[in-house]
Amino acid sequence: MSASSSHQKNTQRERLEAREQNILKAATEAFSALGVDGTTMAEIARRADIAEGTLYLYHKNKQDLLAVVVQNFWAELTKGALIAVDISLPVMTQLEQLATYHLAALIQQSDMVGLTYRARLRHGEPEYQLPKIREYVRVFDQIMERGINRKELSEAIPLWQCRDVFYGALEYSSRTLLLREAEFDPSVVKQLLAMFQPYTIDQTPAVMAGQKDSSMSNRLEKIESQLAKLQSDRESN
Amino acid sequence: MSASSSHQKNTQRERLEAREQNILKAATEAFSALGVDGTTMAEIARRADIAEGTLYLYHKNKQDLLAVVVQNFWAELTKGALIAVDISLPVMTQLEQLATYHLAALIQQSDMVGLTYRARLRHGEPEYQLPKIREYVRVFDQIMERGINRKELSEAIPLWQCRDVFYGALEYSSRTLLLREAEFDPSVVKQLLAMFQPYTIDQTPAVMAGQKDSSMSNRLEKIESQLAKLQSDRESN
DNA sequence: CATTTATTATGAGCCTTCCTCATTTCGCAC
DNA sequence: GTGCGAAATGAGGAAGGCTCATAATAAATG
Repeated sequence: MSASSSHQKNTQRERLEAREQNILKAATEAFSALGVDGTTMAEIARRADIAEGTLYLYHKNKQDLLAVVVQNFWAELTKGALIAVDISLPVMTQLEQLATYHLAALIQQSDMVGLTYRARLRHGEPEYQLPKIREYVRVFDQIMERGINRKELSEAIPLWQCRDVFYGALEYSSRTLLLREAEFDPSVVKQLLAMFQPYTIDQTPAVMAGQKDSSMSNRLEKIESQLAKLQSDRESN
Repeated sequence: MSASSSHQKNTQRERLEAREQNILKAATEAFSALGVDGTTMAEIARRADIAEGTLYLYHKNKQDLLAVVVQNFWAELTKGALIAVDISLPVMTQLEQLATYHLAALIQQSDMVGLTYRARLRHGEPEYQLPKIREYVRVFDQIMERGINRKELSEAIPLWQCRDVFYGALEYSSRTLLLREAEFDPSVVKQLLAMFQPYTIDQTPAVMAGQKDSSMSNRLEKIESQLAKLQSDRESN
């Protein structure tokens, strides 16, 4: 063993990085356990084993530190979601996986939902979306896009409205479950997905789908795609 | 005119009531405009034209005052919702009225959503639902119950899950619309209601209903609302 | 009307918390 | 060891929430 490697932290850069992580961990735990108002900068400093003033070398102020904590949470969630979703399966199954993962996460780390609302409040901007949340939401969008490309979903599907239904319903459901001190409930996911059913395109061969009036279905599909094109053209202007 | 009636405020009770209302108004406006953290008790006192200490004769502390402001908001919203919904119409129409009213209110008074999240955070209880919000939510429940009684909705409908989808989707949609600096969008309501279609019991005679395919019906409805939106947008430009 | 009693209002000041900054400590090259 | 730049510290300023001794006002009483 060389003398240099016997040091616990080799370079200064590494020590700073470690300290940054320490602060993040301390702040996350404190905010989660005590809430934003219940957490003092002194308490975070104590947990991170540094002086109060040192905090301000790493983060401009309390609000900024909170934002970093929340952003980190959503970044981690994005990683987990990408693992939870298997893109080789049908998109409705992917949606089910994402919904299950999302709902479970919201229940397990319910404090983070409240912290997220707090982190959004920047005194300057009137409304602001945290970048890491945008990234997380894109997981949903990508699934939907895949669905359209694979012809598993109608092109006419109103993407952003579905997104709001999806995430809005799951957040409210998680609160309801917590309020009742209930566990994760798979029926919530099932029911939500059932509501997206009208937008799916049946994958069964035409022979099996005989009962349907295929000519009407075809005409509808044509109209839907034309409409979708019109709308996307408008939005790009 | 008797001497007593010439006094602006007759009894002490009335004066106190008026002052209470003054405080409520001042606090509501201050919280809305400046946010919870941006509002000082001194500012509220100034707006209500009383001394800072007087505030504490009416409300235990800042958090308590915020809760009163928020509760008052939801109580007023409940009044408006009961007026907006016409119980003589089909329940799906009632739901449309409620959704329209709710979405418009969230957009118009978006500050209140944030304040509501803040008011929920009581240091004692881990999670807490404000009573006036429960009352407001009951408006939805009552419509659904009516629907079941009138056989317009399936008895198998999962009430609380529908509630979460309904309010969750509308809240998220309102945020999306605000983020894009867009106006109220009726297609949001249309689309949301379309997702409840599977739970409805068709009221048309069986003879007429024979041909219909509910998924096609949904898609048609969808197209109609999108077309309507496109047209109205074109007209306004 | 005068006096007493009860109720309501006030704001100076205490305490806590966020944040700054003058000072000290540390890591490292020479 | 010495010197220098980077990093860390914690005392103190500033601001806001809240209390409480005091004052003003209204009600009750004789």
